[in-house]
Order: sequence, then structure tokens, then C-alpha cells
Amino acid sequence: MKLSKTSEYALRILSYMAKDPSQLYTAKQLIETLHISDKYLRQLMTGLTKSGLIYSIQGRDGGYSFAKKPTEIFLSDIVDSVEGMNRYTGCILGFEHCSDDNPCVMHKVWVEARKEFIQTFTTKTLDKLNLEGVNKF
Amino acid sequence: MKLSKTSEYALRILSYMAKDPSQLYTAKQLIETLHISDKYLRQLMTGLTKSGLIYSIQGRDGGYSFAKKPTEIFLSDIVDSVEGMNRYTGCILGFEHCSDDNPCVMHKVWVEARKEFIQTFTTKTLDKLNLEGVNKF
DNA sequence: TTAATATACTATTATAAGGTAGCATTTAAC
DNA sequence: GTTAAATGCTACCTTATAATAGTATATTAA
Ligand code: SF4
Ligand code: SF4
Repeated sequence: MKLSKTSEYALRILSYMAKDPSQLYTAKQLIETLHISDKYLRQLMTGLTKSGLIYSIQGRDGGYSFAKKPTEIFLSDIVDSVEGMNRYTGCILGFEHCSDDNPCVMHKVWVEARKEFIQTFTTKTLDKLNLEGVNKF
Repeated sequence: MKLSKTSEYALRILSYMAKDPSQLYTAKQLIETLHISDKYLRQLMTGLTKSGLIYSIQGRDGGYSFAKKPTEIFLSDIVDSVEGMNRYTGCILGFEHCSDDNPCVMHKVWVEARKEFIQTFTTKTLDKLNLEGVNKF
């Protein structure tokens, strides 16, 4: 139930941007606000750009802004675009080949807990987050 | 929603042992059955022994067996004994200081999903796993 | 008492994730 | 054009996790 730093960063960045989705954000601004290391954030932003969630404008007065509306971006899209959601939705015991037909001892117990997790990430879009009145990113 | 290898191993080992809880298992036997690397498994077993979930008998004809009954071992006890459950129950965005009073934008959404996860690990004991008819460890 | 077969301990190595550095490229203002 | 300010790329470094190696210790059977 822990995400990688990479996914943490991506969620923090995009949820911050979602507060004012039409704005153009520079890397510098994001770094100072979110305290994420410079080059690592830029790598992530390039990735998010390539996957089509945001677009980037190079050159002077450049920056990043949403390519899709926050209402169209599911939390799972964000994780998918930086590392792949299947890293978290797969088997809790690390087995490769799993199914309801050939389960391990934990399957039943695990599937129940996982359901809620997957549900949350695949049905909640960025705008559904508690963006109003919160300033913690 | 992914556990470390360390926790994966601990769960696999103990759930395997729980099929026949009175038996004494040698490290060799566990390694061959579960395909976990030799020395790493032994380190884990030593840790599980020190935390009181199992006991070890040294010397010839030695091995490991349960110190507590599977009915008394919660899944969270297992994770706790090898690395600490708080690694998974903390903040999904990685913040240190969090509360319902000072939440981030994801808190509400996150807490719902986390609830089920914590519930599962803190209320299910080893014997509640699907031990019958399953041979995948 | 000796040999065989276990676990315990500690130091080292390997791998993957996260973070850094430097330079290239793009664009707008002047 | 030149310069300033932004993103893009690639190679390298650091840290934490996982895996391994070697040796010490414990116990039992012959
Ligand atoms: S059966 Fe389910 S819980 Fe067990 S290893 Fe497969 S996916 Fe994981
Ligand atoms: S408010 Fe909740 S979700 Fe947000 S950082 Fe804190 S614990 Fe995590």
C-alpha cells in the first residue's frame, strides 16, 4: 500500500497543478513549491508529456500545462504513465501467473482489499480530489 | 499495494508452515519448497524467531516451528516482525506529519482504500487463509 | 570424542530506485 | 543576431534492498 517516490511525485505535481488547471507551470516553480529534486522532476514531466497528460512549451516563457482536462485524468492514468499501475495491482506475494482458478492461500483475503484500492485509482479523476481549502502538496 | 520481497517471503513461509503447524521445518526444506535464497531465508527466520512468532532448534535435527498458534498470528504481526507495518499504513504521498485535521488533497480518497487494507491485515490470522486445497507458496 | 547436520552471525556483493551533473535544444525579447 | 530563460537528454553517482559468502556455534548419533 505504498507507492514509489516516482508515483508520489507525479500525483503531487498533478494534483497541485489541478488547483488551477489552465495555468502554465514552470519546472522551477514546481520544484520550489513541491520540494522535489530538480532534474528528477524534469524527467517526470517529460514522461508525463510523452504520455499525453500534459504538454510542454520549450524555450523562454515555457512550462507545462494540462493536455487533458483534470476531469478526464484518472489517478491510475498518472501511475500508469510513470511506472505502470500493474506494479500495484498484481500479486501481493509476487507470483507471476495468478488467477482465481489457481490461487495461493492469500488470494481471497487479498482480492477483497485490493478491490477497494483499484476501484479508487481507476474511478477517481484529478478533479475529484479535495482541491479546495487544502494547501499541502 | 505492493509488499517488499522481505514481507512477501515472510508471508509465504509462514502460510506454508501453517498448513501443518505442529511440524518442525528445516531451513533446507523451506528453501527447496519456496525457492527463496538460502541465507536470506535464514536471516528472516532468525528475525521471526526473535520476535517470538516461531522458535528455532539449533543443531542436528533442528529446525523451526510455531511459537504462537496460527490462530493468534495476525498478518500484520508478520509484516511488523520483519519490517514494520507502518511502512504500508502511512501516507500514500509520503508526508511525515498527517492527520484528518491537516490533510492533503488525496486524504479522503486514500483513507477509504487504506481502511480495507489495514482491516485485512490486522483482523485476519494465519489460520484464516485458504490453506485447504491450495498448494501454491 | 568425533562426525554430521543443523542454525546464528557478520561482512561483502549485486541490483534497482532515486537523485545529480553537464550540456544540448528551443523560443521570445531586445 | 544575441542573450536570457526555459525544457530535453544522457551519463553518472548515491542509497536502500536483496542476495551471497564464510565462519562460528549448537546438538545429536555413533
Ligand atoms: S493467488 Fe492472488 S494473492 Fe495469491 S499469488 Fe496469485 S494473485 Fe497473489
Ligand atoms: S493527508 Fe492523508 S493522504 Fe494526504 S499526505 Fe497525509 S496521510 Fe497522506
